[in-house]
Amino acid sequence: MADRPYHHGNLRAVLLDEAQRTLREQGVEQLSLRDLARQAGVSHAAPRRHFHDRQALLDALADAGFARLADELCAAIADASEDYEARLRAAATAYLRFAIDDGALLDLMFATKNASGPTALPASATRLFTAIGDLISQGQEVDALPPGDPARLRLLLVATLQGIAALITSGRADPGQSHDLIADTVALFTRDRH
Amino acid sequence: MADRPYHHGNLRAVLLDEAQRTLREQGVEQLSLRDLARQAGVSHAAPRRHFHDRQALLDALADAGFARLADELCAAIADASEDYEARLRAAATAYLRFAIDDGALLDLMFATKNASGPTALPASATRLFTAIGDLISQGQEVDALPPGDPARLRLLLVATLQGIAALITSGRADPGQSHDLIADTVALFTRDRH
DNA sequence: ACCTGAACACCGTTCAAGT
DNA sequence: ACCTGAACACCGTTCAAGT
Repeated sequence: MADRPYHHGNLRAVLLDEAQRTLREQGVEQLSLRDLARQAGVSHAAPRRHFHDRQALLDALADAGFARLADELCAAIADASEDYEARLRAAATAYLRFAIDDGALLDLMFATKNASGPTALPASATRLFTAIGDLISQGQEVDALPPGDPARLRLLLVATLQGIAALITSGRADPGQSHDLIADTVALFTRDRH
Repeated sequence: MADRPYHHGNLRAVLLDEAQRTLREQGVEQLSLRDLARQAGVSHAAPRRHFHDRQALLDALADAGFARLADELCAAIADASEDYEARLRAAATAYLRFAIDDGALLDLMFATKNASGPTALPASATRLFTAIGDLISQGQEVDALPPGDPARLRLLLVATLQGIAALITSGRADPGQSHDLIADTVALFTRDRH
């Protein structure tokens, strides 16, 4: 209800929202701080208070992306039946839906890190990895997955999901193939078990 | 031996070479047509004869990348022993070495396609996919891989390799873990066989 | 056929100054 | 604490003109 004559009061959130929309509709290349400022009706230097530079904006987008993906994955698993294969399939489906809907964002989340030292992963990325790790451990407990170091199996599952996503977002595979790819992935990880 | 006073004669190749080096050492963001022209000692508008725009340069880089990756993969497979698991391991190792050495290039090769219509894949990408498809078919013939549509299994293997590569280039996994990841991948695809 | 030079519109980034 | 306005150095892209 503010007229925001000078202080916007909400600028950071507005910029992030606009950025997510532009990212989805136009891709990373088209994402410009000046353009975002323009859309928010604010001077071109204003965003600097909230994002030190363009990379900081991209980092914030990636962070929010990890948080949302973790949420959607957990929700999908929670909604699935007790059957382990169904839970695994639900998780994979949620991951790939995210990839199809927000491919540019997912690319950003797994983009080459700038060589600015051994920066720790964002907490939201850890949440995603933890959720998938829990799913792996659960599968091993019910003997639906092969035994062995759960961290290694988790990494392999994340890699497989991310790889399928990369094939789809890059146009090397059609979104229509994702159903088959999910089925094959579940079969590969749970083969000869139950 | 030319003094190249006006016509460079070799500009396209020089630009591509410089671009590959910059890509490896500085990343895509730092890749600029003007800078490349400067390094080649040529006017900033000269590259336009050879690359219509920046995207055309990136496409050419990706194309050359696919060709080189296909070569390295074929060479690694040819050098491996007759044992099928060894061949699969050799292929995966070559793929991940490429990812570790030229992560930015691999990112480029699997970057989101610009929405400029249903462009056909470059022939070099097809060569890579064909090489991996042959490896899959061979594995099914000797019963080292599960039966089923070889195209689907091929897509899944490419996805797994590309996913591991993405985890490594993004810093989500350490290059030191690639050996374990390769072993786990081979075990997953060949489990309970021979 | 290939390259130059000037020009245009757009960036990211910085910094004094305003409220 | 947050935002403005001018300034700087850099892009990609275009196009007439040169060789």
